[in-house]
Amino acid sequence: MKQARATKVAEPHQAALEEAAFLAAYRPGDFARPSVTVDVVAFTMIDALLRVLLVRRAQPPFKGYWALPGGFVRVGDGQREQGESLEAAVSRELEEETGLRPSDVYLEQLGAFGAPYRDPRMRVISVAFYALVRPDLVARVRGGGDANAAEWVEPSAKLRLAFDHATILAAARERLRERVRSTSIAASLLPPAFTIPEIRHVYSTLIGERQDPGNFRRRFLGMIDEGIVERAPGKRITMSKPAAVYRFCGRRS
Amino acid sequence: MKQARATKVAEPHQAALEEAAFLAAYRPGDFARPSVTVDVVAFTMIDALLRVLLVRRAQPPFKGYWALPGGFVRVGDGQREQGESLEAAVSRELEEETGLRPSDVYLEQLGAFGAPYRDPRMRVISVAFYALVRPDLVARVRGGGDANAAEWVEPSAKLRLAFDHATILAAARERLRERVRSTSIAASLLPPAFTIPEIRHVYSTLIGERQDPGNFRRRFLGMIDEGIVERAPGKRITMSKPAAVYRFCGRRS
DNA sequence: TCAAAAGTGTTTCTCGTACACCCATGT
DNA sequence: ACATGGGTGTACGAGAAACACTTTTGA
Repeated sequence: MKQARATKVAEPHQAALEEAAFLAAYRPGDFARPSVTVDVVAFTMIDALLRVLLVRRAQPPFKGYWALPGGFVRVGDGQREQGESLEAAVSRELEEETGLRPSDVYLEQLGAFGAPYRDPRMRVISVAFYALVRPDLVARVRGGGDANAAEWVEPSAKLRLAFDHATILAAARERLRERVRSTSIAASLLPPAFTIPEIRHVYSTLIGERQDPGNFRRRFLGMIDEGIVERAPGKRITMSKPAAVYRFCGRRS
Repeated sequence: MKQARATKVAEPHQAALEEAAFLAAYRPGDFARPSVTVDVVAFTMIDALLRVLLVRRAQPPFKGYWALPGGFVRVGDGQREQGESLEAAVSRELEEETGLRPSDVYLEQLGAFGAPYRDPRMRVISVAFYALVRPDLVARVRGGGDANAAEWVEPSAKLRLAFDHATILAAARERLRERVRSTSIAASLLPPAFTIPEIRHVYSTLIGERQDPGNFRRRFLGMIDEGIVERAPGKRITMSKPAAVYRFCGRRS
């Protein structure tokens, strides 16, 4: 330890040279490696209901079951090329399934799920993300036309999910509940312009309990003072009684 | 899709047989796989200061730098043997470094850190955990005697950490702050018996701001009503004025 | 004219915060 | 006796919750 420190102080170059030499001579050992995938739990609101993006498995492990979209992380083959980041991998998968640009969705890592035997074929460690998709952008998802296409499904305990995807979905649902309470994440589940009743409905859906119209309104209006949200130009939408329209600051489209 | 459903309903056996046949015939493809490691950010309190368990690297990648304890996840070599879980891997690493039994520490997953080039040798995806170690159990950590031994170090921005371990440490620190506010996680950083000033000090250290003695006391006493904590048998400890001793319910040792 | 949902106001209660003060001990 | 820090009391303000009430539409 003393020696290491002395080396660094007295001859900084030598340490760097030693590192470079080590790397040049490095040959990877023969440790068994797991497959690593990314899975995405993508949520959106359709018809005032929370939906998850799922795929029907057409191939044998859990054939016919629903599964989360996902795929292998592309890793390079050595020091020179190490491949894509986890975020890049999940963005790529999401774009393949939905056509959505990464900049259009809120994306956050849930964690790693790596229990042995979660995939009967081989050891697979999956890094799960959850995504929030604005309902005005879901159009690009291909309909149930061809097989293997993703669909927006209502999450339900009765869904038969492949692998440990039920666990991952539950974790995503729980994380969502936490985040809704502490951040203004609900923005990612709303169209650019929305009314107070609409955002209230998103909150109550995510949290799972009724929100008092009056109290919710007061809290929401507080967000205007904080500059998080602003009144959208005079227009209104009708339902029973016309409601004022708002939007999150910075959004125009 | 229709066919899959029909198969399941009409001939449940056949689906199972098909799955089994697929598995028996399955041969893993030739996707490049990353190395997967677990790293642990272990915290404890020593001399009223927060400490992290770190190891001095003796070998070239970042030789002489501090690093988080960690190691490869042992994965099996196929369907039959898929190796250990992530939790088992990190528990094993922690026990190797500290001698602590998994049941003695609080352990929670932080997330996966998998940016390319975070390890110059090869693509490594690391699943990080953080651990809380009760200060009355830290004795088992080997002293700074032999090289390669872990040490309890005060976390500081000046520490030179290997790889992206500074990022992981920061994430752990942040997560800890969140959890302290919302759960009674501080229990895992306290000896079996403690005084109110002691637990108050843990809170203020973790949160990073002074806690009002009177207000903290009131909140703490609320935890007694909730059955989280209880008065320890009459004994007291002296410092300036003797303080009452408490313990978390269910702990005896 | 009635039901339904937007929007407003009011009251109450709880909690966090700030801060003044008393009490027991070591030096 | 006095400084230190444990332990107690109190007063204020912000925010949550409950709920009654007015307004504006469609049917």
